[in-house]
Amino acid sequence: MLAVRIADLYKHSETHIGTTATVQGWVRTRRDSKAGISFVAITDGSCFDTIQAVVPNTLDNYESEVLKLTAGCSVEITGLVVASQGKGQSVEIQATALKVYGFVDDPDTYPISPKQHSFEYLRDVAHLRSRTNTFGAIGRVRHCLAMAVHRFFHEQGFLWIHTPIITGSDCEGAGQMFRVSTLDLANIPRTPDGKVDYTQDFFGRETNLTVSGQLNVETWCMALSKVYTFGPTFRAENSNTSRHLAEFWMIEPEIAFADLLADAKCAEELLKYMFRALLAERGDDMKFFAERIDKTCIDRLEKFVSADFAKMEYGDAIAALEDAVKKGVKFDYPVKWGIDMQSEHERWLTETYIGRPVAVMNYPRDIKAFYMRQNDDGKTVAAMDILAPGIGEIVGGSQREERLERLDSRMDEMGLHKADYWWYRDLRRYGTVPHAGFGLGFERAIIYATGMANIRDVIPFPRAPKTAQF
RNA sequence: UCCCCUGUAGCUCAAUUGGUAGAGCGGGCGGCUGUUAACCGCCAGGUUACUGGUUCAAGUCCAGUCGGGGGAGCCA
Repeated sequence: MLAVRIADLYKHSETHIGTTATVQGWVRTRRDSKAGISFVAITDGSCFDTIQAVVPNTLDNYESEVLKLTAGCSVEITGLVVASQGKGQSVEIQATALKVYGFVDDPDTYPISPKQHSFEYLRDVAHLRSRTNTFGAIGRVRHCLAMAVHRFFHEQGFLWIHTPIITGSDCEGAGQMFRVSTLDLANIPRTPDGKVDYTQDFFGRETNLTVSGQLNVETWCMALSKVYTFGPTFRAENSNTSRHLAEFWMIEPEIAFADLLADAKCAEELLKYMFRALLAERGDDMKFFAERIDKTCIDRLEKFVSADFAKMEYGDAIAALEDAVKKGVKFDYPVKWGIDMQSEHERWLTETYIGRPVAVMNYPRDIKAFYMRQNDDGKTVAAMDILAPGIGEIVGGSQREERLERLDSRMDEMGLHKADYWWYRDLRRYGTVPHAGFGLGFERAIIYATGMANIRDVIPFPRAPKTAQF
């Protein structure tokens, strides 16, 4: 008999009640009743809830196997689906057969007990933490949000471009990169002047893991108009915080013929689309997050999807901060036009001053990347950051500099070698158009949506400094 | 990388001014029960991260090492 997913059993319970069904999964709890039955709750990950099987002691393997079930055992249960006689669940299965696929070796030391574990501890047993309520929910939420991202862009006419993970350009400039090499570390080939001879390396040149798909995806934007990347991204920064990973997933749309406002609008619509999908499709998991992780998370998302985005000019943001200082708010770092805002400033803006996510636009050119479009005021570039309470920067984007002379002059000012960017510059030589894009950190969106405190707990296997087990 | 905090049973945590290690959960056995964070009784389980020091005495104080967490920087 084909097994039914527990989610389907609950979703279509009225059609299943009165029929015989088979479910397959892992035991969460077993409770015995001397009325001659045991209650076995099992989960298959298809939804938050477990299904309760009522197992009678008349089964052949009741003494030999059922009474030995502990958390984590894998089973297949067949029986009649009925409306539950007890409280706590709508339907249950009156088991007529229970097959054990695998017992838990030494239940005393099985790392996942039904009680509460700390997230720090669960990171040490990451191969098993997927069996907990929280990480099961995280897995379903990740999937829901990822599918929503693709649906949103597809419906808007964007094409998903698979930009490379290994990059040969040493000019991405968004942070420290991981080197990709097959050279023998114990015997590195050298050039006559003592440098590493990368011509002998696998690619015949120095290569790294990508820190952003942006430069590559811009080339496809200049042909397919509306494109995006969604894939893993790598930063070799020695960042040890609850908001940084060495390997994370990033969503980077690039829109031809778009300006900064259209860019911000796209980011707003994307985030709203994602969170609407989450509220609609994962009510069970969000209810759990609201009960156990962050009471305000559902309320926060509902407000987010129904309210217009707050927007403010960088200059106005600085003015608001300066005004706050005059009124007695204390910051560790001074505020004045031209600074790259510190975390404390961003947090105050989004958490205290605005009280929800805010898009800050048109930053001073001197603190932003070379490819951002220079504004007419000669002081700012068309950059925008979206700041969210509890996270800080969740989106960073800009309108790109499409004028070759302006791009070149900026690169000269910043001491960049134009030859290294030859193909990027070619885009400005051959049919250039205004365009804009942004980067959305997938895990940061999940943190915001669920209220989870640490980014290492919203990705299956976190990669961070000194952390690459599993 | 810097600053602060922290490391005790399989897990979550106690242990007063330094006085010789305890509870809940989980596990085993038994009792009770259409149970559901079940409940009740009994049992097992510890080189208090590691190394050294101070002291009559160290889980507790000091130094170092390693691990973890929070904050900062970098950013998504």
